[in-house]
Amino acid sequence: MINITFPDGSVRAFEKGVTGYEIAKSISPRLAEEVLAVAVKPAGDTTIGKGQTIDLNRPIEEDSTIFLLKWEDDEAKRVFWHSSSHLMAEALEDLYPGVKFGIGPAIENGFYYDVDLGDHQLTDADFPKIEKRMLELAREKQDYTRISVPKAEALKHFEEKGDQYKCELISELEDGTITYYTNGHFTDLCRGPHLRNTEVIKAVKLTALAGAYWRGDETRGQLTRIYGITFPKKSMLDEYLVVLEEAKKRDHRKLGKEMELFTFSSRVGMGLPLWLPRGSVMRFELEKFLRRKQNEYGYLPVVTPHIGSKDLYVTSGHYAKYGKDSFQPIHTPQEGEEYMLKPMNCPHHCEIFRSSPRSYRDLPLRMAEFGTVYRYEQSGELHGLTRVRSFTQDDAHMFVTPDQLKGEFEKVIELILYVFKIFKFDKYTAQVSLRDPNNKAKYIGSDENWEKAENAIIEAAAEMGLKTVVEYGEAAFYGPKLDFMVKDAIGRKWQLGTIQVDYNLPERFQLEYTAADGSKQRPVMIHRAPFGSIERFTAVLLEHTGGHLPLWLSPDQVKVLPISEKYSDFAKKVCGLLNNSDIRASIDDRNETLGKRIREISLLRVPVLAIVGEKEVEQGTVSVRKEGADAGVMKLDEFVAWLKAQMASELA
RNA sequence: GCCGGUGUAGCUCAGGGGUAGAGCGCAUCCUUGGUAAGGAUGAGGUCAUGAGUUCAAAUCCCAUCACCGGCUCCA
Repeated sequence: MINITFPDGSVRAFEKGVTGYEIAKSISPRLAEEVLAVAVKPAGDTTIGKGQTIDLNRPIEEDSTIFLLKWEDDEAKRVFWHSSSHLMAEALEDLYPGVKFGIGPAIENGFYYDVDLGDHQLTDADFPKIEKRMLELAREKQDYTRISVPKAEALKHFEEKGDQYKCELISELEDGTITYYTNGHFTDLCRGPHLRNTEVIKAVKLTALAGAYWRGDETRGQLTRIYGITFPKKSMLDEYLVVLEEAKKRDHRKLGKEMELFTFSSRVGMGLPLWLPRGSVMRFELEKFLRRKQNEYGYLPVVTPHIGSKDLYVTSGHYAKYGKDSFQPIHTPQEGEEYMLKPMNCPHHCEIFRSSPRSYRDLPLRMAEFGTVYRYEQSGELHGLTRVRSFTQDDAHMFVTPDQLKGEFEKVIELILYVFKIFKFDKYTAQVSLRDPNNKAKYIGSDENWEKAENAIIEAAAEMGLKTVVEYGEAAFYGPKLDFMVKDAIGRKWQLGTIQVDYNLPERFQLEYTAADGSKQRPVMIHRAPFGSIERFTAVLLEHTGGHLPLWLSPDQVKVLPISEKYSDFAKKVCGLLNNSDIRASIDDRNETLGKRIREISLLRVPVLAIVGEKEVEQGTVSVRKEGADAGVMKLDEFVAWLKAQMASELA
């Protein structure tokens, strides 16, 4: 007998070799139906997390803590989708005999399989056929069965099948670790885990088709990647499709056009956004918001040019790293003179630091600049405002003594969390990005400094009570980072703010300050950008809010609507009063019905409408509508006070 | 940068080897309105660009450019 501990701490004895499915069944048949996989942790293992996810019908041989995983658990979804990719593979093998398979993992929303269909050109017109076959196979209730195979046998099997991709994968595996999973007539090299059988897959949707390099290597051949998603209930698929539709409606490129915020022109150049008047108003408000907060935190404003001498970037090390892939140097009439569009602001700020002798009393020295930078992103990478070639960082650099590093870092975390709170990004995670310990040559700077920087980040994040995940190999080439990811209103993840510790630039620029004992010391630098960039933040904010920006940020805050032109004069008076109170208001007295004007203005996402007609003129009031809902009738001064109060509460 | 797709009016899109289409928007007029589309009339297009096939190309072929979906990349 073995002891099985449940998440609630209760312990029950089972036969050695019991399976997760049998345990679930012993609790309730209903649970056995719903459970998709089981996570197992050996007794006494006190690490965080649920342990290893395994098949429901794998025997459990020792005392363990187990978690029965249902659809609601991410681990279970992964198993579900991974099994679905095998199901799709089986359907593909039926429909396209001779198809060869690359890899077919679960992803965040669904799964894909990379396949080589030989000469056959797949289009999305083929999807219904494949979906139908998948559902047919699923209904056959095929078991997913697992067996171990010796390496030689596995190689032989896939060689005979002519599947060179699988052979390549197998050749890199160690003998004794190779397992097959079989569902129906389809057998795949796979580590698992998988569902018990295909029956639970009730709804199937293939979502996209794309080319993908074999193993992500562009020198290798390209496979066809088929994306799909499956659900245990038909209704869940329908809900998912609704979310997809919603995401399309929220696409910031579409909203940017509808709300007249920004545009692009191929004549100006790809990836170079043009901010329209309304977008610019919004952008200036964003900057004002952050400037005000940064003043509180003791930041000092600086302004630096959009270009810098090539030597500046040779000194910083960026030229060696990115020179080839940047906008190329600008030549001047002067022979040999070269300038570059600035791809980042830090080198300029380092030179500001050097502009006068610094004392430890000057530190921390915090320089802030909304600095526009230019990066030659690969053409295929450009996407709306989220990836552009000219963008403005809400940049700042702190020059601190080693002792101040952690405290200053914590203050930056505090500022970033404040920003998230104001914009209602309530769900966020922080990622600590460290060096790839196996490839230190990719990075510049001494081991000692890297370790100091990495520890400072980890400690500061811990002291601020941040929930973090650690990623190795994700650091910038000059230092480790703390990146913030937010989840938007419909559950998509975006990377926003970033904080980076840098021991490298101060060294390259020979920055120093005079310490209390009169010695010369090297400051440490912190790079940080709560928005990341104004462009990217705007994009994420639009998608998060669906374009319904907070009142303080809306380009047009109030639209005054006279019911007929008889009341235009009064409307002008209202509008003037609002403008005098620093409220962005304008009149819409076009020759259209009230209903039509309300509709159009609402589509432009103007948050507040003030309607004036005969009653309002007589009583000196406005009839207020906010975000589609009646907000009552107000005296003019009440209205102004009400608007101010709304904004104050948004910014509190 | 790579693979695939798309490119028709300001916007969203239909069409398609032989007078260029719709809805919305825009202009003018009628209408003067009470909380998400009042009516009429009209203007607006080198069908992305360039070369080719053809009696004839917006339509077919090729190239280029831009955009879209992925991949790779992201200081």
